[in-house]
Amino acid sequence: MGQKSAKAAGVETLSTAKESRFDAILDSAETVFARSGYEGATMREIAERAGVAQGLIHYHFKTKEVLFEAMVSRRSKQINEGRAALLDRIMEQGETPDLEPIVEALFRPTIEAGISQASNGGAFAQILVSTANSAQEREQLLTEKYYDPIAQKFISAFMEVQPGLTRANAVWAYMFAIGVGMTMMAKTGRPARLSDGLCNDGDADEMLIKIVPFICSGIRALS
Amino acid sequence: MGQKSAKAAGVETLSTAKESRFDAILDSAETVFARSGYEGATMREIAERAGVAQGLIHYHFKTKEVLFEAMVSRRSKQINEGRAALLDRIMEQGETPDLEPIVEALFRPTIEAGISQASNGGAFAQILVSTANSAQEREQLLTEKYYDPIAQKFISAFMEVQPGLTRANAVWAYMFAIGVGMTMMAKTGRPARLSDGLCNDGDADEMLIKIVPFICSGIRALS
DNA sequence: AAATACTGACTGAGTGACCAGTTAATTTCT
DNA sequence: AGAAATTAACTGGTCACTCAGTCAGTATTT
Repeated sequence: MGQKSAKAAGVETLSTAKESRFDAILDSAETVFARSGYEGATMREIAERAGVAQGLIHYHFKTKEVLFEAMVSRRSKQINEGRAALLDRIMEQGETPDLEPIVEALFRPTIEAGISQASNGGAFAQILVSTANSAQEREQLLTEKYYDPIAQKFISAFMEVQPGLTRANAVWAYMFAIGVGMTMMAKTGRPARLSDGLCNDGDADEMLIKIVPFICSGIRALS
Repeated sequence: MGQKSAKAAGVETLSTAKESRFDAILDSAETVFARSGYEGATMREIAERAGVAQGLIHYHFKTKEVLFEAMVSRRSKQINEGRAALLDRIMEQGETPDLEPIVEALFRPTIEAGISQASNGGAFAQILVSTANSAQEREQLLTEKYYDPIAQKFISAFMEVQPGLTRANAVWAYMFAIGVGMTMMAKTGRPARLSDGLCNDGDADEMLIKIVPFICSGIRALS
């Protein structure tokens, strides 16, 4: 999988660099899958939004399912490299690290992957949420393939800094942490509705300030 | 909305009572929507599983969207009546109640609505999860209509038993609690995978023992 | 010229919705 | 009470439309 030439070794690496149609399709897919879900999204709409003929998508990705996985693969690799880098830097210091920065390392790269692609309003985060919560096989296989390995790293980190935590409880802790994080990524607008505008799930930094202590305290309760 | 005759005042109120086709359609819809999502589900499959002609669904519910809402409405009313009853009983006692039973009241009726309908394996819980996390308008309107009112009750209860909790933090606490609960309802099988079978998200009681202390500790951290 | 990138018209398999007509239940009239 | 009229429940077939995927052919690059 992957593009054949990718404007090989081109001089243009600026943010203004005209991206390849290959990447334009993936960007468009991200937006459309996020808004409409896997079944609801249509190849036609993805093509239109990317400004290419529908046939080109099939030329590059063969099927809708392959396109979906390629889109997940691209962004999740970027995110999980960031998460692994942050976690490694935290864990390789001399003394036992705090829990807080570990939990923050869990979420920050996902948030930043969303806002750098400013236009699409955290589209991938929404795909992540529905993928992670799905009981369907396609989504579970993607979670297993792209997210279980990094999950194991965080679970081990939890156990390392919280010696009282059994492996089972560390796994529960990880799952609960992800569950809390979902409320930040889903962007449902519900917090604002329930609080008459006091809370805003659009501001990730505001949420992290609440989420990190909540989760860390929860994890310590399981230790 | 609602069935017209419903075997009026029939003698049979047993669990073996042959249900109406109207309810059979709603049951089938629950299963199919849970497995395939809104777009992925087809009226034909819902009809087949219910053992009725496809036209009958349109006769009773007019459109797919109306059917979906009717299905959500039926089950969510049942669940939220249970939640309100439990919460009221906790709050009307003399002294300040503990946080723990309140959090448990948040989840138990949902769990029990799932297992009583033994056959469908918590189908509605999965619909709940995807509805609550959706950024799509249809799902958000349903959440607002059927779940925001009871949410406000629990938010008030949080503030009542945790005097240090501001309204904003109580809303966050509610959102995070729901987020954690999702990991129990989604039935992804991921906990088992991540723990080599140590953890099992099929057993709701096992999960509640972990979830309740996690959430309560988290809420106290925001107080 | 050879390979790669790309187009746009096309296909067959569904899709939700619709409807004319049939059967079952309930109400009204005698 | 029993026939007639009315309404509700239900069926099977069909409609217009949309879907993912295909393909012959054209442009672009190497």
